[in-house]
Amino acid sequence: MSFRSSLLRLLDERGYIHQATDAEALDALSSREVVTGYIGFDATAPSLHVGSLVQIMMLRRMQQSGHRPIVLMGGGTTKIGDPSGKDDSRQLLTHETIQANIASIRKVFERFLTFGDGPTDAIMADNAEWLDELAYIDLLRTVGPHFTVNRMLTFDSVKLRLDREQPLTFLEFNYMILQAYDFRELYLRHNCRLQLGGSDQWGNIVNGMELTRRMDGAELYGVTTPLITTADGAKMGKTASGAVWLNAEQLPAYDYWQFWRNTADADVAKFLKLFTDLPLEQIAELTELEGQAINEAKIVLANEATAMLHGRHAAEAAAETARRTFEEGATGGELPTLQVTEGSISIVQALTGLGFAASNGEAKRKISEGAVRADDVVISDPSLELHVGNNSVKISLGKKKHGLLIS
RNA sequence: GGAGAGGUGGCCGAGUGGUUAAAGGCAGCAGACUGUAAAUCUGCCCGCGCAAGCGUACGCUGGUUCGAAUCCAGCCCUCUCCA
Repeated sequence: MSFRSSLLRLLDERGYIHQATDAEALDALSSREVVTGYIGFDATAPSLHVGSLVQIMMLRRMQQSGHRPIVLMGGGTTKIGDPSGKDDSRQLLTHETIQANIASIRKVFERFLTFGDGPTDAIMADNAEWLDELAYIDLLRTVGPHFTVNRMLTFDSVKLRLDREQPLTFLEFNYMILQAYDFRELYLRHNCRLQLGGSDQWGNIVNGMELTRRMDGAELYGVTTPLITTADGAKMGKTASGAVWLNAEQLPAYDYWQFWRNTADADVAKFLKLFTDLPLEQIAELTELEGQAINEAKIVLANEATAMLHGRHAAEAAAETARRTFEEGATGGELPTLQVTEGSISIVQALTGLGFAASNGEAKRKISEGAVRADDVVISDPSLELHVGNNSVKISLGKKKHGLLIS
């Protein structure tokens, strides 16, 4: 399908579109006027992780093609908990925690979007603004008649729980209704006509469209992204050290850079299109590289993705550290460090102190497996004491984890 | 309210008195091979300890027993069917 609007063309050629409702009408609308579109984000943690990055990038693409993105923070819905994918009901968070999370998450969005009052400036909304003050009876009367339980029961998020004979509370059952309500509310408040989201949000998006059509007779649109999996089928977003958080406080820029550097060959082209602003021609050139040469493309990917989130300076520092660490076997400034005060430290303490091992036992096991090196010399004695003087000592676990002991 | 089934390590799931720190799978970590890739093979995978060993752990609290994840009692929670 070829689109006339720059918005849909951009989304299409870069691989963001999985499904769309009435793409033709949306195409026409967005070539004629500035479209406001939104994506909802959960506020369960102080940071989003790479799993949300496709969504964030879509909002960026909207802005790039002259439209207005809304970041909808789920300050209200997070109080309920999204039942999809989760086996168990989530622990309920307090209002204060949720608001603190939102403030923290906002910092990341400011790297990707321009906020302000202009026609295509992004805005951040919080559904607590309207959900918090809803009166229950009113809600039931206005929204309730437009949902049938029959249909709600067919939703994957609900069905999965029921099929596995796991509990789904009534609280959680309401999540989809409130999510639908959000779309309508944003339409009324901001003339928001488009909702984007992951493919698992399709049902919720359609619910919101239908609710608004029934109640207000307005035509809204939805577009979902494909579920971004790595080439081996796993959900993206895990590294050695856990989730790939976007906030620098949860994951340093160097680790973020490493995450992209370790992309599988088969994913490089896809990721360059989705997660960088590089022109498609340049991406095509990069991904023509084969064999070992494709590592060049991975470095570009890591540089661009890191620069977008943490700034060009941080990306260059990470790249330089990586180059010196991996290509020269030397050390670079961005490696994790551990301050040694006593002049010496046991190898086991060094490993746990750097976060490379979760316990002394694990550290010893890794030593006996021959995975641990100090200044590139394999350590076999778990009781070794390392003396740290004026020169720092490089500690390595495996090929990828490197850290410095400094005095 | 009644009847039945069930709650095991990050997840799934075996185990119905000692040989069980608990099979198997997934996820994860490491080694070999490579290109900081994938695939494959191998090892590891509760904590402390050099070790012998110790401490924790099978929903919670008690009990029976030399000995319990396993038996008994009470409680909490979940599912299914019935009302």
